[in-house]
Amino acid sequence: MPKVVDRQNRRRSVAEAIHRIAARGGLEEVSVRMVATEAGLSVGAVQRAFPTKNDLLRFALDTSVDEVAARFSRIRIGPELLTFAEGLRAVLVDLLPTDERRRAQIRIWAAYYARAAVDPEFAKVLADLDTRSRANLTAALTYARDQGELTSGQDIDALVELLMVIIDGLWLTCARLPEGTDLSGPRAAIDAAVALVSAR
Amino acid sequence: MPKVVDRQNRRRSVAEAIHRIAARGGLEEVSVRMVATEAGLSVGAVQRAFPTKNDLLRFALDTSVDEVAARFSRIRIGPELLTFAEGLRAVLVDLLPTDERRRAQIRIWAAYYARAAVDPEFAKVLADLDTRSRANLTAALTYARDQGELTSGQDIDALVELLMVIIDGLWLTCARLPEGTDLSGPRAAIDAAVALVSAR
DNA sequence: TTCGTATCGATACGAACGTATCAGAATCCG
DNA sequence: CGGATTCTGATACGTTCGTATCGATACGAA
Repeated sequence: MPKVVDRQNRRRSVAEAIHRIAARGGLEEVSVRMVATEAGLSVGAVQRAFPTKNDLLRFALDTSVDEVAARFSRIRIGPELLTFAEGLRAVLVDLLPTDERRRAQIRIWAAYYARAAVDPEFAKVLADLDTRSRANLTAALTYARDQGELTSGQDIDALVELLMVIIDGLWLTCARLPEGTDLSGPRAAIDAAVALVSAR
Repeated sequence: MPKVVDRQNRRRSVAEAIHRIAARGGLEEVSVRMVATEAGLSVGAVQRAFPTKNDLLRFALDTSVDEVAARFSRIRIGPELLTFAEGLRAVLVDLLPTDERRRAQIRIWAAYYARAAVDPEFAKVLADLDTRSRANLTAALTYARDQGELTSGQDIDALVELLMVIIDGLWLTCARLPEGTDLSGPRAAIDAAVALVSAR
């Protein structure tokens, strides 16, 4: 009977507006009014899509997590696919702010992590992503060990933890690089990490 | 002639108040009023110590950077001191949130990094710290190589970059651990990092 | 077409923010 | 001890925030 809007699309476009704002000035600059303007909507329209601001941020976080998870899962190692070393390098290189979208995402993630440090609800979302990442890394490392691609004498679980640390550290290190800085530093770190973990 | 207060002490105690607040609820919860209440001062007193809020946050950041730099510089490797492996482990273990002060500091740093991602002024402070850290790590790694303590065939500059990444990654990984989580994961990561970098 | 209802945009509201102001209290020097 | 001056704390101001409200609008079913 009544007018009906595509709620899902509405929410998606609002989430993108949030990310554009957050990429410019951090999560602190994200206000309902700003989001509405950025998305070309009225405040009321945004309010109907997301009753509270917390819903707004939660959805934006979920969206971002999904995007990163999807990017990761596209990189597959295995027979006739990538070797472990190639896959690890691909995952790490994919984190680098090589384009504007990635640069924006890194800024946003820095904000999310800061919030997760004091907001259990946000922490839980990231913890879930961690669980998935850990599982993926464990599988990859097990495969690598079976293929003899791994530096011997290392505990796989410990290596997984180290790789988690390196992944987080890599994008965080990039987060505070001034725009336009060349990425040779982070690239060297990736080289060193791959070299140390892979069999010589 | 006039009344005089110990400005330096005043500023220091205000900075500590900021850190207590930020440790609880992030940098977003730091307002001039809150800081005044937390420090047991009036708004006016805080305003005299720090004309604007930006001055407030800048000072708190500088204070925190100094504290971390001081902690680092207390760990010294060399003859009759620590071996490289011991020193590296000590530096990394020192980052873990093993007490309330460190836990608070990690939360605050997450907030600072998020801000640095969108605020060049903050980014510069952290970049300066990076420069110092890189120099220290380069010296340590050079010493380690000369002592034969280093995994051979690795470029020192690349290893420095990797260690920078690991350092950032380590505390960031800890930042989103729920309070009370045991630190066996991060500790395993430290073990793996030390084992991989040090000579076998 | 028309009626019911979901959507809309504008506006209102109270709270909190950073900052400015200013009369009085507190302090040190001559 | 008195007066010059800095410090103090309360209060005010103008914004901006998240959220609530509400008539107008637009659309699908009858």
